[in-house]
Order: sequence, then structure tokens, then C-alpha cells
Amino acid sequence: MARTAGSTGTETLERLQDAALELFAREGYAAVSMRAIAARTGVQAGALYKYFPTKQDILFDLLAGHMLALEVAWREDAGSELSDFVRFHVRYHLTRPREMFISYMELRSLEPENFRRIRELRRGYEAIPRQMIEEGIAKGAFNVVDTEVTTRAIIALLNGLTTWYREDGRLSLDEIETVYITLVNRMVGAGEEEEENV
Amino acid sequence: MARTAGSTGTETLERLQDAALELFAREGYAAVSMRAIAARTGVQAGALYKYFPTKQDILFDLLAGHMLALEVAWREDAGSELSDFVRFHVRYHLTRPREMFISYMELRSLEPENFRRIRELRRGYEAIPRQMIEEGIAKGAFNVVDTEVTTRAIIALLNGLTTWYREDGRLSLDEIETVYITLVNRMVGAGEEEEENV
DNA sequence: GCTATTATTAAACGAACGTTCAATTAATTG
DNA sequence: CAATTAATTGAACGTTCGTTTAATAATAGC
Repeated sequence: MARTAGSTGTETLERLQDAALELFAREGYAAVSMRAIAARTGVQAGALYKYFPTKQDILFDLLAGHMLALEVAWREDAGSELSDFVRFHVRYHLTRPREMFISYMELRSLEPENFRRIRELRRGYEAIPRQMIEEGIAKGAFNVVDTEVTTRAIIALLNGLTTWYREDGRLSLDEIETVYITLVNRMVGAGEEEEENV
Repeated sequence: MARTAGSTGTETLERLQDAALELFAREGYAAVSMRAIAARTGVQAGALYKYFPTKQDILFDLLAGHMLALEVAWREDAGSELSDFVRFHVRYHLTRPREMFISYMELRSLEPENFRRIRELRRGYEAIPRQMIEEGIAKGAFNVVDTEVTTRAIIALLNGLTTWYREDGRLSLDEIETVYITLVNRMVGAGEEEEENV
């Protein structure tokens, strides 16, 4: 019962977070035990508490980390068109399916205060397409029946990728990206006569 | 420790199923204890086992019951147009938000065999819009970039209602229904020049 | 009004849970 | 190479979990 040969804090932390991400995505937060996370990390359960004070903190850190990285990534190659956002969103999330999955599936597993904080980050991110849609309507470039429902529907469409996308599927990332851009453009009534310019 | 005055099996079963539905929807299957379900039902935990052999069976019965009722309801007022399906789907689910929520959120909580059975029911139901889209394309009434991605995206859009719809929201059922029909019509490229006929 | 039958309680089961902590070894520092 | 710090073990804590069961009160059938 002691320190393991070759162990370093940084590496164990990385394995721990990857283990938690994988297990939370596969089984759901509530169904995953600290012992299961520890086993996948390659340590005993007690060792996890060197890195996180509670199980809840593991989840919160994963979700907050994802949301912050997402915002940073967007700022790095932000575009001004709604199609730029769709392209970015699809590409970013399809290369991180587990993060995408838990960050909308496990909101309910957050304690109230943590929930509020993640919800705020999420609101900030979703404000991006929301504003693009509103501006497009204001400029007359878009044409929708109801701004609010359309906005929510588009966000739901994008997040819904989670429920059916499989990395080993026959569909390529490019293909999905292209189709989603077309779908969203149609939903907002963009172009109208030159719609298919993706 | 005995039978409670005025108790009947049928009524307790109904309360039990409603309690489980409410709690599973709010907290998630894994986070809900048999004792919590019992408390909301108004009995002790042991009494639940007169009605279901295991906790898993409560969930399975809820999901299977929902899927079967859904299919029956569709057969009762089935239409031939994709917009008929969208109208039906939105209306049926928005009046049953808890069932809608758990039946796509708690698939992961099903044991393998139960999962397969519910997935089959779900496949059967989703075959309805799938076929409508395929036929629309074959007839030249629809125009899409990729059938498979479009179909999945529409299903994801419909199921995504779950994530943002709140019964106390400002949006009426009719309003959401109308917008969703328009959105789906646009996604499949229906009409093209007379698109807004809902 | 007795007799089955039905519905429930209360207590108990072992297992698993999240978490704590003293002991111990590996790596790092000077 | 000794002293310090970092990382981990393994056992234990009290609690809660899903489930079982004997006892018992309320109802239904004849």
C-alpha cells in the first residue's frame, strides 16, 4: 500500500478524466461508481480523492472544461455566417462524441449550483446561432415563421447529432457537415433562389 | 404491518407507474431508488414487488407501454403525408412530455435484452417518416442532398422537442406544430414554389 | 359470518455506495 | 545519501441500495 513505480500526478489525472468521460458517456453519471472509474484509471478508489474532492466535481470539471474549450475554439475560427457556425459545431462535436454526449445528457446530474453555471456557459454558446438567425431575419436574408421555435429547433437538430452519430458509421464527417449546412439554410429560408450554395 | 384500508391493486399500480414516470423523468432511472418510488406511491418499498419483480421491469414496462400506445395512436389517425406524421408526432408527444423524455433518455438504462426490444419498437415507429421521405424523393416531390442524413436529422429534430419544450412556456401546441411542419417541409425540399402551404 | 384471497407493513439481507485516513513506498530535492 | 514531498494502497466508516419474507389487516366470495 504505497506509491506505484513510475506514477506521476499529471498522467494519472489524465487517465482519470478519460476514464470518467468514457464511463459517464456509456453508462451515465449515476450508474458509474468511483470504484469503476478507479479500475479504469488503474488505481484504487481512494486515490481519486487526490485529484477531485467528490464524484460530482469530476463531472462538473468535464462539462465546464468542454464548454470553455468549445468557446475558445469558436473564437479561434469564428465566421460571420450561420453556415460557418453549423460547420464549426458539427466538426467540433463529431470529433468529440463523448464530450458532446455527456454535456447535454448529464446536465440533470449536476447539483443545483453547478447546473446553473453550466447552463450559463451553454446559453452563451447558443447565443451565437441565435444572434445570427435574428440578424439574418432583420436583414431580410432569412425568412422564418417563428424566430424562437426555429432557433430552438436548429439547436435541437445540432445537438441531436449525439443520438445517432457513430464513429464507425458509413457517413463521413464532410458529408454530414454538408448536409447539415444545407438543412439549416433551408430551415431559415436562406437564399430562397440560390439555396444550394454551401 | 398489513393491508391498508381502501387499497386496491389497480389504483396502487397506477400510482406506482405515475410515480416512477415522474421520478425517472426528473432524476433519471439510476438516480431513483425503489424507496423514493414507494414514498411517492404512498406505500413501503416492499409493496412494489407485488407489481413488478424488479426495478428494471418498471422502466421496461413504461417504455414498452409508451411505444405500443404510440403505434396504436398513429394507426388510429394515420395520414399519408409527411406533414401528417409531423403533426401527429408533435401533438402526441407534447401532451406526454414525461413519456417522451424518458423513452429517449433512458434507453441506456435498459439491460441488453430489454434494450433490443425497445429499439425494435422504435425502429418500427421511425420507419414511418423514413418511408414517407423515401417515397417523396422517389416521386420527385422531395429534394434532398442525402436521404439517410436528412431522415436522421428530421427524427433528431422531432425528438429534440424533449430538450427544450416546457408545458408552462409561452408557446402554444398549435404554434409549435405549425412551425415544425414548415421546418420539416423545407428540410425535404417539399413544394419548392408553394412551400408555405401547411 | 366464516373463509379465502389480496394488499400491505416492518424488519432484515448482503452488496455496493461515496468517502476518509493511516501506513507505505517512489520520486525529488539539496 | 538523507530528508522531504508526492502518489498510492487497503482497510474501514456509515449509509443506502435492490430485494426477500413472515406476519397481518382489509376485502371479497360463498
